[in-house]
Amino acid sequence: MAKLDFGPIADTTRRAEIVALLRRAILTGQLEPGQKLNELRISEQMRVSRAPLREAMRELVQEGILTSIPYAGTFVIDVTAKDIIDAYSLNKVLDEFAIELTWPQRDQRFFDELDRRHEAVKQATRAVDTTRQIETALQLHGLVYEWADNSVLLETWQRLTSRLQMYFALHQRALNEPVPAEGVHETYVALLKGADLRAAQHHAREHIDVDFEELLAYARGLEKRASKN
Amino acid sequence: MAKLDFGPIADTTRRAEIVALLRRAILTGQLEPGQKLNELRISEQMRVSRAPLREAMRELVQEGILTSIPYAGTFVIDVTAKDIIDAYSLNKVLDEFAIELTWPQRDQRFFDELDRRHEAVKQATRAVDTTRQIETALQLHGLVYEWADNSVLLETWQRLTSRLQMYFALHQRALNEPVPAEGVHETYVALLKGADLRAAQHHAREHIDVDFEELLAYARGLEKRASKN
DNA sequence: TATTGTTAGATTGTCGACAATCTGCTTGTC
DNA sequence: GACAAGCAGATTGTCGACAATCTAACAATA
Repeated sequence: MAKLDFGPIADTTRRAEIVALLRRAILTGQLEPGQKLNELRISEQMRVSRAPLREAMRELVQEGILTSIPYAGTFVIDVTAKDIIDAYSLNKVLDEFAIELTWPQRDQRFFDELDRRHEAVKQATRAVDTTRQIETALQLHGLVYEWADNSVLLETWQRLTSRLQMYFALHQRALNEPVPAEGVHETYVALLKGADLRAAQHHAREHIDVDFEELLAYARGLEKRASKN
Repeated sequence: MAKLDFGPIADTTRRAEIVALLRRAILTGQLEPGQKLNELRISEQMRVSRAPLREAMRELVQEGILTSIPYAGTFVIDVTAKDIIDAYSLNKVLDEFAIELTWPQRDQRFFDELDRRHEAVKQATRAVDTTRQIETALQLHGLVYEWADNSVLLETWQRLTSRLQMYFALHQRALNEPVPAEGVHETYVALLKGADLRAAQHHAREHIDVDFEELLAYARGLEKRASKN
């Protein structure tokens, strides 16, 4: 008999769906940084009472993409240049660690999954679906975290990913032009398949630095605009 | 006129107080791993309605010390040996990074604060207040994170700290004996004051490994007990 | 005029009640 | 006795209403 492992059943609470909806709205930039979330308005739009909506917002606050001030409101986090720098510098450290943990565990299933995700990025790129392009690229990079078999590291990465996705989406939205060249991930994938751990780790750093410069430029623009208020 | 900077006003919502109460109960081990939190019972004990309690629980779920299953309940996280290993190995990496970031920023205020926190640990040790001993020791180690001036790193550390504190509390509670020797932190503090970055980073690793072995032994005990059910 | 009180409106925080779901037991059937 | 169906109690999820608090505009006062 074939061994079937069923995934967990879908979360059927309103709360979970609201979380997903809000997260998506924030990470795609539909909700802008600093914007206030009016509970009554949103709950009416979603045809839901405020209770599950508020619980959902509490989760997103802890997730780090919303911020809440008692009796004042809940807002989408502001994005500063420093936040982006901080997130990226931590990301480098974590990437190195994740690759190191994953390295001895690589097997055929890993390589297959790597190819699958790489393919997804290329497809999104061809379709010029920028949102999906960001999503798939992050999923490609997330593989080493999933493979590292360290639950706390994975959790940390997922939190970080939320922000990175938000940053990229904002950046992309501001420039309104397609994201980086097509072949960027080629070397990354190749190195992960190779035999040189150090090289892979080193490239992870460099590769990150490519888009980093662009993001920073965008962030500095934000800074300037904010200081005018 | 002296420049006074007022800190933010105290959170006056019931939710915030509930979060603090519950967190403390969990981190000190008053609420045991795996234990279910009955909303009605707790809300009655606290003389609060279920709404703010549920919101508080949502926060602690995202914080990683509670886990929730729809329509089944919310439970204190289970502690497995692997969780402890994972948390510690990530902690090592983060410690190295935090020390590196802090290094060039050390000044007199840093050293003073270092001494102050070190003193707090020693005082708790003398008073044989084991809970406070754990708390102060973690605060001592947290200084480099606060000084590193990287908000995402600090956030990550704080999440990790919750778990570490819980693990130590459980370990201490199980053994029912005073925690490690008195002079453990002496070298750590001295190295942070010194001029050798590499030595400080290296010691942070070794130092951590000391208590690590003890914790692991406790965790393995947990594993055995769990497998009997 | 500048500052301080007051008030109305809007929004968040909290409450108590109801609906949906789960668990364990009982009942009925073979 | 084994097993499925169904019922009762307990618990979680959701709702609508009320209380507490904030904001901004306006009035009062020096």
